[in-house]
Amino acid sequence: MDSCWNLEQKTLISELIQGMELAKQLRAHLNTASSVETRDSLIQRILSSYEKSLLILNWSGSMGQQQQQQQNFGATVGVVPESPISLNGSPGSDDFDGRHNDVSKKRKTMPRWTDQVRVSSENGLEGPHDDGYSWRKYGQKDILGAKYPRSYYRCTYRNTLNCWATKQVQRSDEDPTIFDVTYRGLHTCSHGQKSVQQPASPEKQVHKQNINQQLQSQEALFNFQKGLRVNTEDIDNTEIAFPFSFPPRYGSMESSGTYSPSFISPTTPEPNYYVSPFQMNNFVGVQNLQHRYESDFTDIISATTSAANSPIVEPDFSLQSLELDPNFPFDMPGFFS
DNA sequence: TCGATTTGACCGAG
DNA sequence: CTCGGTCAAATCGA
Repeated sequence: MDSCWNLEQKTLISELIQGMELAKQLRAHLNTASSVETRDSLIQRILSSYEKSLLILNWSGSMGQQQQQQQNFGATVGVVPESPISLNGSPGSDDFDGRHNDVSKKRKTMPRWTDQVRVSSENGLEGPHDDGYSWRKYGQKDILGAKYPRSYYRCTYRNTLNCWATKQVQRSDEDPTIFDVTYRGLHTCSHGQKSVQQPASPEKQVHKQNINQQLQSQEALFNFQKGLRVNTEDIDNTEIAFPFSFPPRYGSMESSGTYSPSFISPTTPEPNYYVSPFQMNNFVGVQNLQHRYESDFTDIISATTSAANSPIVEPDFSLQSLELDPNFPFDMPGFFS
């Protein structure tokens, strides 16, 4: 568990550091004649960094507090105080019979956020990009009052790796080129995502998409412009008590193969292009219009934190360069304990 | 043949 | 009861 927590911690720290670096860049830009868009882009990236950090914290907090058994384990695993999370997990080990009750509970505590993605043919959508994860469609529903049906996807590795991430895709009524993608849960599978701090298991994970993502990341940064807006709203409940951690990676990607550019199809209008908040470093060529986290940030924020506890935070880290959310208190007790 | 999608049935929450 | 979300058998397709 330690290792897991450390990984999570690293991710967290990595995000925070990145935010700091971006803030520095922004500061530098303020002294030059850089374009507004450049600055805006920096701001957005800074925000996303912190959003990610908060989401990670929030989620792990909620896990540790109430439903720790679910995450990583799929289900009915007793509440072991600091149960080690078999990250890569011995698939098959924790079995789940509790799919009735646990699932719904689990869902409630899962972090949830929404992206709005616009798809346009010019957007360089040659192929079916995806958000880096491998999804499997498991349902489609007509939603009351909505013109288009909503599609439901779950991680392909739900069964094998106990990854409970899901997402819903719904085409916007007003603008059919926009898709709302709601993610639920973080990926605990180790597929596909190349992670900065993770040694990356040599298995079957890095696929073409990863490569594509990498290639596109820089370019995508340019695309990642004004379209993206981050705003946080409600989040689930939670106190900060996360003695616990979820597996280090929020996913990875692997070709799901089956996704085809058939988003033109009336029945399966969803494109496969989204930007997961946890992959914002690896943008794909899609306009991400909006991020909406829904997980209890309020509680997180009401807690106190002390980022200064982080051994890794550079000494010259200064909040003043951020002015992003003056209301955010960095003083959660036991933040990194 | 096997994995993904489709789609109606089923279930729980409100 | 209604509705959103999920299951799972049938179907598709590589």
